[in-house]
Amino acid sequence: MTKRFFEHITKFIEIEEGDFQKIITFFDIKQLNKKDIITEATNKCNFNHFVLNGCLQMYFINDKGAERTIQFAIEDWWMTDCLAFHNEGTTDFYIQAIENSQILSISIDNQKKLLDQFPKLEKYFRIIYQISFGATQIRMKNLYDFSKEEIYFDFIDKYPEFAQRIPQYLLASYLGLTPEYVSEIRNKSRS
Amino acid sequence: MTKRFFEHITKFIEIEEGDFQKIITFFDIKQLNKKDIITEATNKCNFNHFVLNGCLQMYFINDKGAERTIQFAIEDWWMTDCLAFHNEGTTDFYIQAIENSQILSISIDNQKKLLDQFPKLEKYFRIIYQISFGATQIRMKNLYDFSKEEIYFDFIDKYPEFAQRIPQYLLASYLGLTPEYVSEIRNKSRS
DNA sequence: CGGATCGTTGATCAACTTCAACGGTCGTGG
DNA sequence: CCACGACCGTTGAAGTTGATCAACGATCCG
Repeated sequence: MTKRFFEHITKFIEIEEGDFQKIITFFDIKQLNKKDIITEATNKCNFNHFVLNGCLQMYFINDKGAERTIQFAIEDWWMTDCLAFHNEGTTDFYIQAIENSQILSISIDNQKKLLDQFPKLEKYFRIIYQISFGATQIRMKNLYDFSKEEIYFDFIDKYPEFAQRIPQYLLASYLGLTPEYVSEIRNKSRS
Repeated sequence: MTKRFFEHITKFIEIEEGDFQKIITFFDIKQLNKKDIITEATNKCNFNHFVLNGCLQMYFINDKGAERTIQFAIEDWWMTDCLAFHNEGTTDFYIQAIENSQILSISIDNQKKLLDQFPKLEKYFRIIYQISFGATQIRMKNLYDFSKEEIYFDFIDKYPEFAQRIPQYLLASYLGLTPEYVSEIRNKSRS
C-alpha cells in the first residue's frame, strides 16, 4: 500500500526503490476508522499526514459550536496545520477521518531528519507546497468572485465524484454556506 | 539593495556570499513606479517576484468590473500566480506596483536552472511555500469564522502599520468588503 | 484653479442565515 | 427481524448582514 506513496513521489522527482525503503521508515502507517480524530485543537500539531486511501477533514469549531471545514485530503494529498507544524506550536484545528482511511504520518522531528538525509526530497515538498499554495490562490479568487450559489455549482461541477463521496453538510461546511441554503439552491435548480 | 535578498535567504538556509553573487545573476532587478503593471490577466505568468522594497498587489477583475485583491507583497515577500507559474499557463490575475518598488524577478526557466545548479535553494523555497500555504490556512479560517466587521478589525489589529500604508479601498478589496461598508464600520466604532 | 481620486452618508434591496419543525433512512440492539 | 433513535436533508418564515446606488465632500496634485 505504501507503493502508492512511492509512485506519488516519483511523479515529481526521481528516487530509487532502495532509497524509498529507507524513506518509508521515517513514517508511521496508521489505519483509521471513520470519525477517528488524530489532531485536536489546542494541542500540538507535530505530524504531517499523507493519505494512502480514504479521506481526512481539517476543521475548527467556532463560537457558536459550528464546524467549519478548512480542507479535505483524499488519496495522494498531504494534510496538516502548516504553520503549527512548522513552528511546532499549537493548532486551532481538528483533523478527523471521515472515511476509513490508511495514512502515512511523519513527525516534525522525523521530517527534519528525513530531509537532512535525503535532500532530494526538498524538491518534492517544495513542489507539493507550491501547488497547494497555488490552489488556495484560486480558491480565494472563487470565494471573492462567486456568490454562494455559484461557489456550490462551481464545486460540484469541478469535483462531481467527490461531491458524491461526502455528505452534503460537510460540503456545505467546506464551501462556507449552511446546509439549509444548499437545500434551497438544489431545489431551485431542480424546478 | 540585493543584500536584503541575501539576508532573507540566510534566515532559512546557509549560503556563502560567493554563491549569492552567482545566484543573483539569475534574476532581473526592476525598478517599478506606482501603478506599473507587470503581469496582466490572460497572459502568461512566467515570473516570480521578490520585493526588495515597496509593495505589489495581485488582483483580478470580476464580471462587474470591480477589482478584488488576492494578496499584497511587501519587503521580503514573494509574489506570483503559483499555478500559472508552475504550469507555465496563463493567469487570471494582474500584478501591479502600488508604491514605487524595487523587485527581483526570476523567470520559470531561470528558476529551474537556478535550482539545478544550487539544489540547496530547494529547501529555501520549500520553507517559503510552506509558510505561505500555512498563512492562507489561517486566512481561510478567519474568512469563515469572522463577520466582515471582525475581518476588518482583526486585520487592522494585526497589521496596523500596513493598514496605514495602503488606501482604504485597497484594503477593502483585499478583505472582501466594500469601501462603503468599511466607512460604516469605522464610523460605528468612532461613536 | 480644476479635475481626478478617495472617503462618507443614507436609502433601498438582495443574499444568505437562523430557527423550528418535519420526514426519510440507516444502523444497532433487543 | 423489527423498532427505535440518531443522523441527515428539507421546508418555510423571519431576520440580518452587507451590497448596491447615487450623491456629496474632502484632499491632493498638476
